[in-house]
Amino acid sequence: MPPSSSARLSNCSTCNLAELCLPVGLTDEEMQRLDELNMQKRSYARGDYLYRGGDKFRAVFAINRGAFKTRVLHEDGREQVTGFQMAGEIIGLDAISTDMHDGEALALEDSVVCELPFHRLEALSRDIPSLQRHFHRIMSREIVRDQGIMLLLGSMRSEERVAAFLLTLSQRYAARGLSPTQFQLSMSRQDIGSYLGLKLETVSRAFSNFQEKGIIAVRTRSIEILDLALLQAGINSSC
Amino acid sequence: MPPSSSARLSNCSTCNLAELCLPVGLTDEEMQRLDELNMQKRSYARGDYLYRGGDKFRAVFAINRGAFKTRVLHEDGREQVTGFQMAGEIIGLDAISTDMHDGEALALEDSVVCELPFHRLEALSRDIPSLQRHFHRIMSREIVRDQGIMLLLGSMRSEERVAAFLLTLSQRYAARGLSPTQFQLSMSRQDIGSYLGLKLETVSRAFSNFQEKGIIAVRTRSIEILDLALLQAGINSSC
DNA sequence: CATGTTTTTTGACTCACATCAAACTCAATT
DNA sequence: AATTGAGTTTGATGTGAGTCAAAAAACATG
Repeated sequence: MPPSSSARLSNCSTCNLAELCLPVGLTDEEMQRLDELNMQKRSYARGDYLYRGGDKFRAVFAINRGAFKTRVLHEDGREQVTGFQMAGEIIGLDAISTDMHDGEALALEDSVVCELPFHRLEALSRDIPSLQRHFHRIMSREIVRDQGIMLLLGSMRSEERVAAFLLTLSQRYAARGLSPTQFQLSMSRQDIGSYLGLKLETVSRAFSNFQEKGIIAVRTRSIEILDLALLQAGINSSC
Repeated sequence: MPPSSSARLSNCSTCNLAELCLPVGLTDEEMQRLDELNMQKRSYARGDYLYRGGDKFRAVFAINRGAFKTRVLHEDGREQVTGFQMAGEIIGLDAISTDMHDGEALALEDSVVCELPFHRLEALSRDIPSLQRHFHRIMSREIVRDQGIMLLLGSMRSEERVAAFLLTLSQRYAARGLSPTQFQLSMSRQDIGSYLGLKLETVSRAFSNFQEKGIIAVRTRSIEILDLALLQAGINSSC
C-alpha cells in the first residue's frame, strides 16, 4: 500500500479526524438537566439491543452510563461495526435519512440511556445547548457518518488507523472531562477491527507494536496513552 | 485481501452497482429540447476546466459532446478522480451539499456543454423528464456520490473493480442508445486507477488478463467487450 | 479452586497489489 | 522518415495485511 506523502493531519481535509468524527456529546450538566426534565430512562444489560435494523426512528438516546456499538449485518451474516458511543454521547442518529434504523445498536456493557423522542427534540434543544448546535443537522436529515467511513476510504495503513482510533477515543473522553490518557476499551479487538476495516490480529499487533515503542500501555480491556505526541506522529506519517 | 463470501452481486446491497451508479442522463430528444430552449452553450478544449474547487455553485451542465472527469486535489498535490461524465449526462452535482464545488471538472476531450442555471432548474425540469426525475434530489441537496466510493469502501479486488467499471460504462453507453460493447476510453489508465483506488499498472494488467481470456479487446483509447456475461461473472466471483 | 470457554497474542506463511524499472506504442512535430 | 515524449505494457521484486494455527491470558462457571 502507498507510502505517500508527509502531509500533516491537520492539513488534510479528507482525513481530518478531529473535525469530522466527534459525535454529539452532552456535558454533565446537560445530562443532569435531562434528568430534571424527567426524560424516560432505561437500563440495558451487556449484549442487549437498544434498537435493531428496520426499527422505526422515533427517538435518539443520550447515554447516561455504559457504552454501545452500532453495526450493520450484511445479508451473508457478516457484521460491520459502524461506530462506538459512550456515556455522555448521543446515539441513534443513523436513521435520520430514512426514518428507519439501517443498523442496530447493542450494549457493550451494562448501560443506562435517556430517551429523547423525536417530537420533543425541538423543545429539548432549546434547553440543551449541545443538542441545539446539532439540531438543524438532525432535522435537515443531513447525513452524519462518523469517521469509520473516512478511515476506510482513505489511504491510511493499519497502524495509522489504530492510532487514529485511539486518538479519537482520547479526544472524546477529554470532551467529557475524563482522562484522555487512560480509559476503558469496552469493545473487543474484533469490534475495533471491524470498525477500522482490519482483522483482529492486525489490531492486536498494532497495539503490541505501539507498546513496544513505549507509546501506549495495553491491558486487555483498558489502555493508557504514554506518549500522545508520538501517537499523533503515527498518523501523520502518511495521510 | 479478503477472499470473502460467494454472495451474488444482485443480493449485496453494499455493492449493487446497477442501482447506485448511473448518473443523471438525458435522451437525445431532451438534449435537443435544451437546444430549442436556447440554453447557453460553451465549448471546452481537452484539458480545460469546466469548474474548479471553491467555485460557487450556480449551475449544472448537460454534456452535449465530449467527456469530463471530476476530481479533488489533496493538499499535498495528489489527485483523486471522483468520476467520469460523458455526452448526454449531467455534471456539476457535486456542489449541492455546500453551495461550493468541492472538486473540479476538466475536459478529457474537446467538449460542448449546455449550462443549466440553478435558478432555472425548476422550470427546466418540467420540460425534461429525466431532469424532473432527479430534481427533488438536487433541490433537497441529498448527497449524491457515484460508485467510486462504493467500490472503494467495498471489498472488491482489483479485477472486480475494473470489470465493474467497464460494465458501468457499458450500461451508460447503452442508456444513450450507443453500442454497449464498443466504446471510447477517453480517460487514461492513470485516471481509471485513481478512480478505482488502484495503480495504473494494476489497471493495465487487469485489461491484459481480460483480453487473454477473450473477455475484451483493448486498444489504447477504446475497448470492445467480447463477452459481457463473463465480465459480469468476474464481478460476482466475490462481492 | 479447578475446569472449560472465550479472547488475545504471537509466529509462520501466503497473496494481492504496490513499487521499480525497462521496453514498447503511438501521436505529434520537425 | 527521424525525433520526441507521454502513455502503456510487462516483468521482477517488495511488502502490508490476511490466513491459519497454536500458545497464552482473561473470564466464567460449577
